[in-house]
Amino acid sequence: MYPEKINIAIVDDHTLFRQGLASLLNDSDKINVLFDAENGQDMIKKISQNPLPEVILMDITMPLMDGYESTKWIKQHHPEIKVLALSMFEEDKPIIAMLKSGAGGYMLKQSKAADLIEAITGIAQQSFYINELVSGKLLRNIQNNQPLKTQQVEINANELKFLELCCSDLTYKQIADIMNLSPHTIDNYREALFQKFDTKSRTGLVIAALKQDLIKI
Amino acid sequence: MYPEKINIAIVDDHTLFRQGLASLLNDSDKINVLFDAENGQDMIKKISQNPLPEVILMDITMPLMDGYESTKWIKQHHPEIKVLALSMFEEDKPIIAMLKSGAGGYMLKQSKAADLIEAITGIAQQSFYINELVSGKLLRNIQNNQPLKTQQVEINANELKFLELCCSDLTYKQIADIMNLSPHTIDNYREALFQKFDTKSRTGLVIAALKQDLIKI
DNA sequence: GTTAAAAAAGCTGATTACACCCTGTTTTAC
DNA sequence: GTAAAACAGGGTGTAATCAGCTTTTTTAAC
Repeated sequence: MYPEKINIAIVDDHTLFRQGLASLLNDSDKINVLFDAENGQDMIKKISQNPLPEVILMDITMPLMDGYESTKWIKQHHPEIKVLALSMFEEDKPIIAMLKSGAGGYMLKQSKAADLIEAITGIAQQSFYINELVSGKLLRNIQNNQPLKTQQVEINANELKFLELCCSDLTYKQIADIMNLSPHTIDNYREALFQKFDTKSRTGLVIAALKQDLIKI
Repeated sequence: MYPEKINIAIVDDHTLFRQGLASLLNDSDKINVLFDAENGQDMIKKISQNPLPEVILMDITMPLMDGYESTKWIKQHHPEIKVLALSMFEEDKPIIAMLKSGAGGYMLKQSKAADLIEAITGIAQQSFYINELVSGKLLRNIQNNQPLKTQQVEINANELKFLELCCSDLTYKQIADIMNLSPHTIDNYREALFQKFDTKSRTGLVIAALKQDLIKI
């Protein structure tokens, strides 16, 4: 009566989630979990040791090799495998980035099991699946058509050091002393960074650097 | 041969994780999952509708009623129930905060199923369980004995608005215009906040406010 | 209701650091 | 040798910082 079960793999660094999900999906008569892996590197190893899955459920944030890289690797070496991204985050950026990396769909971990199974069967047949919760955001993003990531700014070690020292009450003169540079050189650094970050004040500089994860506080 | 299974409940807003974990744990001959809930409010409802569990696996970040509040409620209304916090984060703050709220242990979602079952049985018998990964951090924190949160600074709505506007290239004059206040009043705000945050510059102010989670960027 | 105390808002003026300029030197790479 | 980069000096206008003070509003006591 039923067609063949869909063979899948699960890649997620949270062991409890990974194994729990495998247990849950194996209870279904539509899904068969071939193997699971705790990051992209582990996945690459296990793909060579197991039959190829039809669908891979892919977490995004993982150590060693994250979901973006892993998905790209899949699409390069086994383009017939469909990737369904699975994440906690409902933000635009990771969703779009995963789809750009080659994922055929995106599910939230808040989803119900039945919806996930529907997504897996959907993606297996049609190569893509976008659920409603996410599609609204997608549409908005595509319509706005604004570049997703403010293009990463290239900075060197000295500029980074300067940025870190900027996150304080230190005056530029004091920063110059700490970095063993002339205050005028610091001026040059500042102006260069103002241009790069499109800002006009030290505060704006710090905020921009923080937003781009260049510095931490 | 085996003793009675341990009755537990799972509280987590990620449906897939919750149900997957339930499926996984129900496969064990030591654990019986009585019910699950997607947040603290749901948990309170279901506790009244089900037999009392011995142990509750509790996520921290949840909508409507988070892990801290939920654990406090448990300890107030059913102090005999042990709470095992379950989270992705290995940071000090949430761990300590959950233990303070009354949790008897803390497990990372990166853990293995066997470790979780060990933790559950451990906490059921001894009322607490701290795994090694986390205990190192705990010890460090206790040894350092530094206050976990720099004592919260009290600020009013206007000061908060001002702080938010400070995170920009806007000059104080422009901020005064936006807030419909005299630039001199802005001076007063700034000076008051400089004192509260023990800083001397706009940059220091923004950094301090960010550190205290008063503003987001 | 009056009134004193406290808090918030507003003002003046002086000093300092920041933002921005142009120019020149040293270092590095090809 | 030349070009690019990093570094450095001098100088200017503006915004930020800071101290001290007055006025208005709020709070609370009487």
